[in-house]
Amino acid sequence: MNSMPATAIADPTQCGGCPVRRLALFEPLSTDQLAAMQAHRLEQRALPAGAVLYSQDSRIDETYTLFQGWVMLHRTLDDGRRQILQFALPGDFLGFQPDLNAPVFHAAQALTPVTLCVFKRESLLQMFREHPMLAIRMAWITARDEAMAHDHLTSLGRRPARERLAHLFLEIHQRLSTRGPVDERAGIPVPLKQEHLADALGLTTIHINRTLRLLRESGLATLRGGILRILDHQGLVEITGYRPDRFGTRPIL
Amino acid sequence: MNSMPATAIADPTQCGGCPVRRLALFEPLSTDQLAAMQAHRLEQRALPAGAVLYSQDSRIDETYTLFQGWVMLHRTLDDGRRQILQFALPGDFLGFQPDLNAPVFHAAQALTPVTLCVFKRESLLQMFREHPMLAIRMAWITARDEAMAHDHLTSLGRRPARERLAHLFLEIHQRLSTRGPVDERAGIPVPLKQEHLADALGLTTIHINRTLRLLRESGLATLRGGILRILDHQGLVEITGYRPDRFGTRPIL
DNA sequence: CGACCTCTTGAGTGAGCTCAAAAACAGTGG
DNA sequence: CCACTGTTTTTGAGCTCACTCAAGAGGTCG
Repeated sequence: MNSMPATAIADPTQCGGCPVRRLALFEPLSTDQLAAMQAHRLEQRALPAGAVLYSQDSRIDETYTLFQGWVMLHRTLDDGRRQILQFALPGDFLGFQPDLNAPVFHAAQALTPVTLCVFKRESLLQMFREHPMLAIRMAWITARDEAMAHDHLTSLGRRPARERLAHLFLEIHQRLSTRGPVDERAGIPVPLKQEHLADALGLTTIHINRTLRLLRESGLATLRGGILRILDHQGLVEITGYRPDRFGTRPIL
Repeated sequence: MNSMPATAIADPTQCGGCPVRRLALFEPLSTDQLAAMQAHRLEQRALPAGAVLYSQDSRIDETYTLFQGWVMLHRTLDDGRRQILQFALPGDFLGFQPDLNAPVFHAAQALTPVTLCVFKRESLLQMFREHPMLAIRMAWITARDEAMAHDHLTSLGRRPARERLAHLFLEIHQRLSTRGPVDERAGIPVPLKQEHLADALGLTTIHINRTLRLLRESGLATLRGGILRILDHQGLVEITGYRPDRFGTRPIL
């Protein structure tokens, strides 16, 4: 099943059109530079939910900018234990790693139908050479991801279940807010099963379930049917000591 | 105590001398470029053990390359819980973050006497502009750190105490090995107290102590008096599924 | 030789896990 | 519209790994 193939858009310049301008890697670029980008034949691609962008230990010669949808990065140990490293949201960059020839140590899988902008590795490197500003921006993006990983690390190492969950909810809420207003009342669409929360937070689904109920009964937040509702933002912040504006959107230079 | 001040070396070009050539940020640069670097008046600095390079929530206008010694990056929550994010070893780059104007969300503190190469922020950015290759290398370094954070994350989320400790020991062993041969027999000098291990691995000192005994009694590894001995490398690898060559030393371009 | 760390060991507790099974839900095909 | 099947959520009961509290032992340094 899911035999729907990756759809390649014929006109590559489409990719440099409206959506691109909103994306992190290109955000504050001059239109000059944007135009130059398009020379690199950015391929756009759509994948169904569940599709694997790249699998663990594989070698990849592509990197991606996520346009639409959610992707999870995860790592599986030999005996099947799984750790979700990151939920990638629109605007995030995927597949960049220190040694581009080495196998990746995690897998990337779509949680919803996704749209991606694909950069062949050679193309990416070429772009860096021609537009050093992009390399600097890449460093910035990677540093931002690292800061998020550090946050995540602190959660797993030093917070009990309730705080981990609260923290994740606030993070998701904030990340989605910076990319456009979210309707607090209607709730935030979050395509995560309890199993995903468990694998991201280092807990079991069963315990996630109980903790979810706890948050619900405390009137802090609910997650039902793929809709996250932040009921008491302040209350969640007090639990976690979360600070907004963690991951500045301003560029380095 | 520890009132010994930061010692600034008079001759800045010293910093571009012998030690620099071994460092990650500059490693495969042409001597041309190396020379250019020195124009930026790299200041070298020595600090005693326990010195704070920068503290949590402060704004920093410097970044560092670590020459000698160990540094820990850690984050402290309001109620005092602490998470060590990373142990920085010689060659590592410190203080680079997405928004260089924003406060850092972690602190950096020397675990041993250290020697650093200091880059003023302006100087670093200037270097990036003049030598885009450095920006690319910066992205590479950051991606490598992120990969290590992901490893760490997997440990905290999905491994029991014994495996976390074994994994950390293997990581330290490997990272030190790539920067020069280590004497397996004599053991590896590791300036970590049990408290550090606990804060890095999300456990208590007491439990670290018991787990350490467990590894010792299984003949896998010992840590006593600041000396780490890997007694059964293969055994540790089997526990953790650790793979060498995780963080390639090859550059991107 | 105190004073102060750091390490070690014991005893009891608890947050989160495992095992087990029911209930809700979403498709799917008749 | 309804059985039929698979997935996800929910709840219960018991267990364990890691935590807390407490105290002793071993170093180190002024």
